[in-house]
Amino acid sequence: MGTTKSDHFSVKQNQIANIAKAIGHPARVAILDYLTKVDSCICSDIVNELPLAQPTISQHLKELKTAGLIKGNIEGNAICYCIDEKAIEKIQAYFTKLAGAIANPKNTCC
Amino acid sequence: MGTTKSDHFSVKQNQIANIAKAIGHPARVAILDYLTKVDSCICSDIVNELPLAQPTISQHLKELKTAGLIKGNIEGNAICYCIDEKAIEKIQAYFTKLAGAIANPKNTCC
DNA sequence: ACTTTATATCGTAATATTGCAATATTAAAA
DNA sequence: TTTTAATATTGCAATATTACGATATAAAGT
Repeated sequence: MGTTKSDHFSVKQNQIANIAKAIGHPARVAILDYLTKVDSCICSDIVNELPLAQPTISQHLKELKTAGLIKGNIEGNAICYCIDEKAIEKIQAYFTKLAGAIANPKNTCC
Repeated sequence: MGTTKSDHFSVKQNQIANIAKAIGHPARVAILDYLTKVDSCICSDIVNELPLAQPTISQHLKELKTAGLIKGNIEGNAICYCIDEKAIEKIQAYFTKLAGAIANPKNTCC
């Protein structure tokens, strides 16, 4: 028990869940917000920007990267992180589908 | 430690994170998928549809409801669950914003 | 070579999540 | 009113997540 039964669900469902899970923490939302706001992605200015210790930020960045939401480029001894379009597009398409289903509701009970 | 420092982030960031977190499990994605697919929301047919025990489904439904992603209507001794537009719209708007930031990238490093 | 700067990894404590059996609740049906 | 059907709650074991200090790594500056 305690383990998510991911093998009982479709690949698509697991993909969406993984992306959503990565976004499912305020610190990671804050990182995404910061990356869209800032002109050059001055890497870990993020550490100075957020009220979390450097190892914690590093961990969150790793999770965002694993989920495909951001990508990093090595620049000298620093790393430049940017938002990656792939995962964003995938989950955006999912919500468009959901929103479409709401626009033409088949359910009449609620 | 181990507690999410939600008080260090904005209300908006916490809202987005909470919605995303609710979607961040394949069983809950499967429930949302099922609710958009089915004509009438025959409530917990979900229990028959998914490979999880009834208390587990009930728990997942509660989380989706708390996040505002679904709403339930009592119909006799059954409950009719449907997707709720509010949270979907909120998170969809968030992804549109992110996608827009990608379309006009300010970052040149990645 | 030594120091600084930027980032990652390890280890670990605190807490949260997942899943289910057992049990409770509530309303229809017999 | 007893039974059945649909759902919720409780309690608990297994596992996952969050956060951070300490430490490692790696490139740049001195």
